Amino acid sequence: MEKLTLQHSILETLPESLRRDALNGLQAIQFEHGKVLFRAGDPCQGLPLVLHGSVKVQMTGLSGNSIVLYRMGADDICTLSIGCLMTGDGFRAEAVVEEDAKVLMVPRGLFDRLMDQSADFRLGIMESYGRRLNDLMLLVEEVAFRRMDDRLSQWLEARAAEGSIRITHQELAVELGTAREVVSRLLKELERQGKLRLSRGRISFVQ
Amino acid sequence: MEKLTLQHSILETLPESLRRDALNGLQAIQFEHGKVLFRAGDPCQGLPLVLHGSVKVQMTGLSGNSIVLYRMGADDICTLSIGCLMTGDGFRAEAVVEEDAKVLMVPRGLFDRLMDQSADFRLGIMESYGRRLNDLMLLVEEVAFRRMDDRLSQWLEARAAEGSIRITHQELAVELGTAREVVSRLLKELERQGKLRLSRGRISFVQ
DNA sequence: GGCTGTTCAGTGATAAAGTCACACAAGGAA
DNA sequence: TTCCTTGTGTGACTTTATCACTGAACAGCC
Repeated sequence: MEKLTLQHSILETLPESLRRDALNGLQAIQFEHGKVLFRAGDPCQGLPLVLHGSVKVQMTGLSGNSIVLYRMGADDICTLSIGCLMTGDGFRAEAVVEEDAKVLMVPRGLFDRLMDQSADFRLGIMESYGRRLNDLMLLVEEVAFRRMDDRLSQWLEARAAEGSIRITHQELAVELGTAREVVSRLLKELERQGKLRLSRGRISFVQ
Repeated sequence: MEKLTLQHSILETLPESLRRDALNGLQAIQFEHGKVLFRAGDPCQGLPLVLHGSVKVQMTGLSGNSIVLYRMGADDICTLSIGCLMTGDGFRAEAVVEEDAKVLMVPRGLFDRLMDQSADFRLGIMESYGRRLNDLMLLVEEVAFRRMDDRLSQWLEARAAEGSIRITHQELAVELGTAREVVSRLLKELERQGKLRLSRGRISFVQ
């Protein structure tokens, strides 16, 4: 709990009365790296608005394998929570903080009031939902049809600017929704091609 | 265009004034089997509410392979359209009518008015979104981790009560997001085990 | 009936990816 | 040091995907 300034774009355009409601009804919560926002099965406490940091949402299959579904960053909305909030069902996925994050929790009552009284808020929610749906459709396509070596290379290239990254093969396997051994072999092959240098818990990009 | 009775649960609880708006602003459109509601890239004309029939939504990857993302049936809402309606982006997927369908098209203006003035309508939209998101998450998990023979068997078992179904191996491959040859081989194996009888364009369940 | 073109299905060969089992290496703690 | 945990490498094998064909089933025609 701290001084509040409603630093989330979806709250910026609220009329004065709702703004006051929001200031009263909202609490900013700080989460550190590794903290779990929610797990599969948890009931939904409210709609999280991410102010900054990074949170990954992943799901674990019956087989025990996991896959990262999407990430939330600054100014993002945890769309997944809305459905759970509405139906009262538990979460199907879990959310883990990657970079220390600050989150505003919008409780059910306030959410309903905002939806009722602010067209901009509604628009923001709908847009967020639409984007999430599109992302997931693309992910289905990617998982179903794209080759693992392509997907791995693409994932790495997106981070190559950093020179080197700290990640285990197991974590990378969860990113891509595959098995650790597959990642190990593909990485080894890239190292043989001279594109990477591998060490325990770290991948370094050559050049 | 025909006599309208607003036969969709999301429209049932509208207050009288909105009800009149809906009766004026809506047109019921009949689509026959095989008709394409929208294709990838098409702009969104409005929110389709499915009154009856069945529509499948599928997407085609860069590789040219396709996969069925979900189906819409009686009393369903084409959630995917909302995002496109909001952002003005084109569709990423395509919708094909499987069983002759009747659809109400809600234009943008009326949609906004309904969202603004009916809490029940909002609730219906949010629930639909939530369900779709959950379905897609499950599909990601299924495609990423479940074995193809399991998924095929499950798909078939869900339809075994009908005795036999008309479908080509190619169509079944699109249902599961795999290649035709894979389906052919797995089906042949099931036939060898005496669980099926195969003929051109038809699968018959034994017993 | 017999031709002809099209769609559908079957299959071998090969490559990619997933699974299982295990060896070993790196690093931290006692 | 030794022990323990976590992370990585790899062989053997299965499942799935891809490529390249073959031939069967059906429809429309003469």
